[in-house]
Amino acid sequence: MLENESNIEKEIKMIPEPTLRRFPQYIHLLKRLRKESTQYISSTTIADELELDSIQVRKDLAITGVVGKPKLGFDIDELISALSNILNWDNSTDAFLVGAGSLGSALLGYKNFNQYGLNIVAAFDNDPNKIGKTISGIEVLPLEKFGNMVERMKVHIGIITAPPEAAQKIAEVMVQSGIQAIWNFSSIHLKVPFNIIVEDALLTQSLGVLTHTLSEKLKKEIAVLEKQ
Amino acid sequence: MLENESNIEKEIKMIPEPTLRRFPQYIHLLKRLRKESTQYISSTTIADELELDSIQVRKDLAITGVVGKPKLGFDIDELISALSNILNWDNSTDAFLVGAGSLGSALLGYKNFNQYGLNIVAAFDNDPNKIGKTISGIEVLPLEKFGNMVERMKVHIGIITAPPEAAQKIAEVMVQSGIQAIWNFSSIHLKVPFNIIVEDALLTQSLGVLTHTLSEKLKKEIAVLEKQ
DNA sequence: TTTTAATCGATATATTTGTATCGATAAAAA
DNA sequence: TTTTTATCGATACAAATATATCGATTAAAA
Ligand SMILES: NC(=O)c1ccc[n+]([C@@H]2O[C@H](COP(=O)([O-])OP(=O)(O)OC[C@H]3O[C@@H](n4cnc5c(N)ncnc54)[C@H](O)[C@@H]3O)[C@@H](O)[C@H]2O)c1
Ligand SMILES: NC(=O)c1ccc[n+]([C@@H]2O[C@H](COP(=O)([O-])OP(=O)(O)OC[C@H]3O[C@@H](n4cnc5c(N)ncnc54)[C@H](O)[C@@H]3O)[C@@H](O)[C@H]2O)c1
Repeated sequence: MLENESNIEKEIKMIPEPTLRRFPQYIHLLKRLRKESTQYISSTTIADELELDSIQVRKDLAITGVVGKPKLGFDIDELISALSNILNWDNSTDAFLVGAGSLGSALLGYKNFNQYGLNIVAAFDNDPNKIGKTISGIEVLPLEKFGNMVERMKVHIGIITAPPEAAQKIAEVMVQSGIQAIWNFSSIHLKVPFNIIVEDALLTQSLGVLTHTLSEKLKKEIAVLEKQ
Repeated sequence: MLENESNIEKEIKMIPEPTLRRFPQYIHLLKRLRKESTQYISSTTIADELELDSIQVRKDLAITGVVGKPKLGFDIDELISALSNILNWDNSTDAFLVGAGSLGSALLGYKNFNQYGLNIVAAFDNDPNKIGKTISGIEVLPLEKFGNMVERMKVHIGIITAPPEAAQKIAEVMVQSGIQAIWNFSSIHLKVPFNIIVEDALLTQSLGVLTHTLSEKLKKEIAVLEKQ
């Protein structure tokens, strides 16, 4: 009964987004370390490796329910499976991709997605030159077939790698077809019903931080030079 | 004198990172709206479009120094140029890319980067089959040439699209060569000197949020069904 | 066996980020 | 011209996130 109660608790208490976003980083690191046959790792070591605060690491890991041993740290395998389970990376979910251009092709060819809970099973495009071709073993189908295939194959994830102008319409087709979550690589903000999950892969956001920070750095360096 | 003082202020006061990360979104939206020849836009409209809070939008935009007009809102062109200036998107910075694989090729072929302050001028790889080939008009060079070329061309930005195992070594080559900022697409956390800027394009982080959120949603839906 | 020291994890505090309130302003309507 | 109203922007408040403190624990050293 108590067991049950705590399970419900776990489901209700949402994981803070910053924590959730650090989980993949932990998994990457832990998988790398496991190859070197380390068994235990301390929060301080993780913090060192990822340049985080060890207290923050401990707090993040507390969410997994994995308990650490004083003087040793955490069992790496336990952490990996707990984290993978939370992200649902311990089994892959099928996905359809729309927009078989250059970025789409890169995603279609990426072998590691199965480690990250994703399995791209079909690609769609509206360019007659692309339809019928095969990219990394995945056939490119006409967009018209999208709806039927989603229903037939019970696919939940849609990936948009089409140009921004087309993205909103594609999102609407996806929602209509029963897609529950959209991974959006276009730069526009998609408008979808509240119960549909949208996650943006914001490349230009990341680029913006880079270009801004760099320009501030260079400005400062010039200012220092001028003072001398 | 006062003018000068406020300029120093501006340089010293760092822009909050969440705000900075919203700037590209604003730019994307504003550029789209400008095409429709709208001149003014209110914070409430922006908030509506991007599903943000209008107060937050106003606070973000306040940082640009652009002042809005009551009852009308902000001048779109003014906002675009102020935001672009902060991100340094109003002139492009040259960049070198290392790892001319599928993701690298997608980046090399992406025409819009010049709108986002980036200009990829050369690509490097260590695969003899790739060296000498041309991708989207950019020649792939042997990694050995990296150092010299950076010095000669005074390039500040390095992009890593090589496998994770190679990424740290490549980062070290970049730092040695004088690269100041690294855009990292590999999943590992790069260790570089404190004064080098690293910005990670965390695709798997974004994917993790998606797969987790979807699995929670599906779990909840099943729980509801079972209760009936 | 006893001591030492690294680590965990609970609780408390600080910082950052987001949201609400409200008077001032100026465009548009009356 | 006067009134109305949408919006701005300053200030105050709330929530989320990060960091600090410290006793409890246990592996390893003495
Ligand atoms: N390539 C990059 O490096 C990069 C970087 C950042 C963002 N993006 C974004 O990712 C998306 C894809 O970029 P890309 O470089 O691969 O572009 P691309 O032009 O190479 O590919 C786009 C593909 O979408 C297809 N398409 C167009 N309209 C469609 C529609 N209505 N239905 C179905 N398919 C349609 C096109 O036929 C094409 O195959 C764009 O939104 C772009 O802004 C790309
Ligand atoms: N493709 C994707 O969709 C995707 C998604 C998420 C993350 N990533 C990451 O992006 C990176 C690139 O992925 P990809 O799919 O393009 O891989 P890829 O194998 O297609 O390309 C990697 C390229 O790097 C080159 N390379 C390898 N070692 C090198 C070295 N020491 N010096 C210079 N070049 C070297 C290879 O020759 C190859 O051309 C990887 O780190 C991957 O984990 C890719």
